[in-house]
Amino acid sequence: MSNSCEQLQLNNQLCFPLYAASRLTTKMYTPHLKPLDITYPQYLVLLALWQYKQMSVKDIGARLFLESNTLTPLLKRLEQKELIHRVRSKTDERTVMVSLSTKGDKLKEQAAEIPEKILSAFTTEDFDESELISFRNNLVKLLHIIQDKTSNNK
Amino acid sequence: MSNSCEQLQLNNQLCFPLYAASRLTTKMYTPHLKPLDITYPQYLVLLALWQYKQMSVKDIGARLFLESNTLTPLLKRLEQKELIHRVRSKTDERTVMVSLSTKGDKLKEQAAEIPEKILSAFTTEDFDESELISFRNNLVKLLHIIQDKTSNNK
DNA sequence: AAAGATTAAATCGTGTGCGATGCAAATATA
DNA sequence: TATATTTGCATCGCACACGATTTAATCTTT
Repeated sequence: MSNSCEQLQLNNQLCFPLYAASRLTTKMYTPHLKPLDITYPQYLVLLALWQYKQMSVKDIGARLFLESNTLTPLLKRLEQKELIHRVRSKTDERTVMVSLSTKGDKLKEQAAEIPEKILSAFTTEDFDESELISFRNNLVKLLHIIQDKTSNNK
Repeated sequence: MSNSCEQLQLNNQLCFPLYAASRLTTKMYTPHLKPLDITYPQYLVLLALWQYKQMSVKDIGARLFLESNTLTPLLKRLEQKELIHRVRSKTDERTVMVSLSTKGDKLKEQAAEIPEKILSAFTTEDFDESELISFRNNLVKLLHIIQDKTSNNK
């Protein structure tokens, strides 16, 4: 069915588009996030906190597939902006609990309109909402497969 | 059909998975690229050069959606590894032409087996090759849409 | 031909990502 | 209980990404 050349093409046309699409979508957020003075990864952390109120660094990492080497500096920046609190847990001194400050909680309202603005940019005459949903389902399925593969290496 | 809440979910479950999948797929390359002493972005540049032999920094940027602020340091590292040559063009002193060294050209053979290894990790019982092709087509279509949106901002 | 606009690289500063390592607290094991 | 292991976070170093600016070369316009 498929020769080696096609496989090479398929692979390169799969991983590279993921890399490119990720960077370009992140760039689409910038004009909306800049007024809030946050970056896209910082926005992802806040999205998680707006949902769960309080999370450990480990919890946040599990959700975003990141570890403390990336998160600790990022969280310190959010703390400097006075959007979050970082408090070491009393029951387990190893874990640091992250929670929203009043300012960070209020930012949720300002950020509320971002997702619909981004989504509207995706839905065009070439890509309606049902196609987008099916694509997302496959993307998430792929993500789970990769997740298993990479976690096996640990 | 779709209320605001669903839209928020769809959006967050589209952009974030792109971000996560991109990082995890890049991580999948690492064990294969480390023996060659190159990173994934460096590998992408070499893929382009293996195909076109000689490209300007601008050409490479157009292909990878990157600009000189990212490429110049990256290309200098590839030059330090003696994989490429960087020569300022005689006909247009503004452009820098990038070409493969003998060492860089030979690396192509060592890298030849990487794509099939990566691809085999994607094709599982949950995701056969035809599904993967259809997913890739949608991903590329999405990439073009984003590309138009982001280039309009310039 | 001279002045202005555009273009291609380079540079700078900031913010991620991430492998590797360090460290202290908690848990497991002997 | 003492020791070994694991866990959660922090730190370090390096390599991207990218907005903003600079510089020199080329092109445009007059």
